[in-house]
This record gives sequence, structure tokens and C-alpha cells, in this order.
Amino acid sequence: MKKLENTIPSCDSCPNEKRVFCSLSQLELGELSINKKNFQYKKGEEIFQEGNYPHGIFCIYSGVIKLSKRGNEGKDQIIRFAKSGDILGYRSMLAKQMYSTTATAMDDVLICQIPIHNFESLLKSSNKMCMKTIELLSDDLKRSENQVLSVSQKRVADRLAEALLTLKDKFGFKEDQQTLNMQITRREIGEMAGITTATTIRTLSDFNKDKLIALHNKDIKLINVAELERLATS
Amino acid sequence: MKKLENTIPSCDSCPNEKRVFCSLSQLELGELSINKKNFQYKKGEEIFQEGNYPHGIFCIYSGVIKLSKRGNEGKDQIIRFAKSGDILGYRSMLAKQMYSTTATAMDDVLICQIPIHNFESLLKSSNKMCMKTIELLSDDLKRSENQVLSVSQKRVADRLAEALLTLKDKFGFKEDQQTLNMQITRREIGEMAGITTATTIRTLSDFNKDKLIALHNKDIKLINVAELERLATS
DNA sequence: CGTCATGTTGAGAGCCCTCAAACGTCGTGG
DNA sequence: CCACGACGTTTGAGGGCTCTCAACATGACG
Repeated sequence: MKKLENTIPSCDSCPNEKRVFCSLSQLELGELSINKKNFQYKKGEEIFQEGNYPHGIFCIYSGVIKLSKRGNEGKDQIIRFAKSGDILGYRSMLAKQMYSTTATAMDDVLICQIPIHNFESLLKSSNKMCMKTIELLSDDLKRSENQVLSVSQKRVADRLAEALLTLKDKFGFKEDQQTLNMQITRREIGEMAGITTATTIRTLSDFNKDKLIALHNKDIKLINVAELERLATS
Repeated sequence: MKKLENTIPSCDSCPNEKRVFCSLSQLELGELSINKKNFQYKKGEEIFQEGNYPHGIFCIYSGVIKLSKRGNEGKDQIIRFAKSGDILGYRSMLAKQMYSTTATAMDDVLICQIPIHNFESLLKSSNKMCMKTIELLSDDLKRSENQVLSVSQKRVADRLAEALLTLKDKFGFKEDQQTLNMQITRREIGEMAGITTATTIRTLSDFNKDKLIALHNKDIKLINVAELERLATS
């Protein structure tokens, strides 16, 4: 982790999609930027850890972050990913609770930290921002409840197909419109779906044989998306 | 389901804890009551179904409701319970989406339906109510993410212990301070934890043998809460 | 008192995990 | 430039947890 000076522009000129801040005026965005700190994290570094207390919210300028929870045998469960424009840590901050997940950089990340005070006062003064926050939380809740159902009832292959499609939806394809645009280990794919690494690799290999996907080194090409979707919803 | 006339008092004189409405004035609570409809549901009846569109939010006056999702083999997963004072269906309503869960009465339920308009206009005018809604959603999200971890990593006995403790926390004990104050079938306990009915019964029987619980007919007495907690967090 | 849902228990199977070994890749430092 | 180690990938063997299926008991309720 490295503290940056003036590398990232003020929020009012941030090129990213504004998400929760989309309703704010240029003026309000400027206010948001007061006391904003910028950091750089290298791949693998942790932005915050489950069990620690938040001092502000994070807004991702560039890069990808995974949010995960550690189980009791040291096995991780990936809860979701966040990328540029996404905000992190507001749930814990608003509830004044410890972080319930750990945030880890999946690649090199530039991130802004906004002090609690600035965020909260905007939330209290802007009803639209409140509603937007409710929207974000609702969406996360829906996803999470679906994940409970998946892990509880679906078999490994179906969950793996689901994970691959999640990666597609969140990160898209490379230029060929087939290869997942995301560098991710087999272990992490397993951690998305709640599968052990060995079984993840075995099942990916099955998909490869069945021509649902094609594996080249670490690249994963989705060949038969329709069939993957059939599996994922079955 | 039976429509009731004047059986339930106006919101401003509702004896239940106000939850999301706790910050509202008597006047605002009165406004909330305009166009409020009251219904009675008998045990087993569905208040709303996954896939339908909401017309308003529900606020439980008395009784207990389970929220569940149906898997593809017809197996249900219970997402959470709601009881008097809890509100239902606001997530789907605010997102203008179909219900993502089905709500079923666990016993006889008296419930109020508040039209979308009344709820939304209060949400837009009352920042405190917004913040309270954010709090509720945050709490649900945290629980749900924990459940993902449980179902994904814990073994059946541990998840069952967790479910029993959830029942204790949500519904408490009967007079003896040991017997769960909730009529619930073995199948439903299994559906809380993502376990089949047969395995649920077998594991309950194991707990009984190990003197963690005592079974009398449908009553479940928690004998060794400390050990159940140890299991649940292991 | 019949009927249907729920509870209980047994036998067997299979999915997936655990453990282990071998190999490839990549970055580091000698 | 190569040796080395760390990490990720791959594959096999074996086992156990949990599901499925089935039969029967029990209880609720008209």
C-alpha cells in the first residue's frame, strides 16, 4: 500500500460511473473530495480485513477487488467483486460495525478513501443518495440470497457454470468476445462457488472436454454460453 | 386470506415496535395509515409468491411469516423469518422487481398492507426513515452473507446447531426458559440450514443422544446452549 | 375412523472432499 | 544464466458425509 499525492483527480472530475453519487451536483462532489486520500495497492494486498473497524469508505478508481470471508478451516468464500466506480465498506461504516469481509486487490488498484464524516453528512442531506444506497444494498442482498440457494441446492458443476457467467457479466470478454477478461486462479473460482480447488479443476476439465469452454493456460474461453446458462439455472 | 375491517388500529396507535417507522411523528404515522388494508392469513397460506409483482409493503401486526425461495427440484430454502413489527416486501417494491421470495404464514397472521405511494412518499420526505431502511437492509445483507459461508463450508451438524440458535434468538423460549417458543416442522428446520428432512431428523436425534437438546413430541428443548454455540461457530 | 402430512429409521449409493504426488511457471537471487 | 523455491495446476486413489429411496410409525384433523 502506498499513499499517493494528487494522482487521482477530485470526485467532480472523476471519469468513472458515479453509482451511489450519481445524483450529486458538481459542488457536492467537490465537497466529497475534501479530505479524500488516495492509495495504491498492489495485486494481493489487502485494503481492509474482516474484524477491523472502518475509518471511511473506499471508492475504487481503477482495478478489481475481491470481498471474501474466511471460514474456520482457513478456506475463503468470495462474496463478490468490486471494480472501478464501486464503493466499499459503507455497510460496515453505517452500521458502525467491524468489517464482515476482507477486501483484497486482484490486480493493481487505485482507490480513494473518503472520511466517514463527509460521506455521512451527504447521506443525511441528500435523499437521492440515500435512495441510491438503498438500491445498491437491495441488489447485493438479492444476489446474496440467490447465492445461498445455489450453494445449498445446486451441484458443483452447476455452481461452477454460474461462477463463470458471473465473471462474464462483471468483467466481460477480451477482444475475441469469448475469453474472460479477468485474471483469476482456479482456487479463486472455486472460492466463488464454494468448491475445493481440486474439484474446480476437475470440473473445468470436464467442461473443456464437453466443449462448453476452452482452456489455454490461465485463459478461459466460453464456447457454449447457452449451455452454461442452462446448467447455471438448473 | 380474509380482508378485515377496522380490526387493526391505525399505525399511530400500533402497539408493535416501529422498526423502520420509529422516527416518524404521530402525524406521519397517521398518514401512513391512510389506505392501509388489513388482512388475516391462516397458517400455511401464502402472503405473496416469488415471481409476482408487489402492490405495496406489508407490516406484520401479529404472527410469524417465513420467507423462502424455491429451488429447482421443488426443495425450499428458508431465507429468514419475520414477526410482529417487521416489514416485508419493501426490497422488491423499491427495486420495482418481482418478489424474489415467497412469504408463508407459519401461524395465524394479522397483517397490514400499505400502498406503494404512501410508503415511497414517506421515504422521500423522511431522511431518518431512509437511514433506518438502510440499517435493516444492511443487517439482512450481513446475515445472508454469513449464511452463504455456513452453507458453503460447515457440516450438517454445525448448521443445524446454528439453525436452532437462530430460532432461539428470533423467537425465544417458553416459560421453562429452555423450550423453543416456535412451532416448526423438521422439514422447515432442515430448510433453514439446507439439509434434507431425513438428515435433519437423524442429526436432531444425535443431539438428543448427546444431551445437547431434548425432544418431546414437536417441542425442542435446548439443554446445552454453550455446546450448540461451539458447534455453530466451528 | 380414514386420510394425509409429518416423523423416524435403515440400506445403499454417489458426489465431492481429503490427501498426496508430480509437473509447470514465474520471479528471485546467487 | 541457472538453481531454487513458491505458487498454481493437474491427476489419482480412497473415503466419508450426506443424499436418495423406501418402508413404516405417529399424529392431526375432518
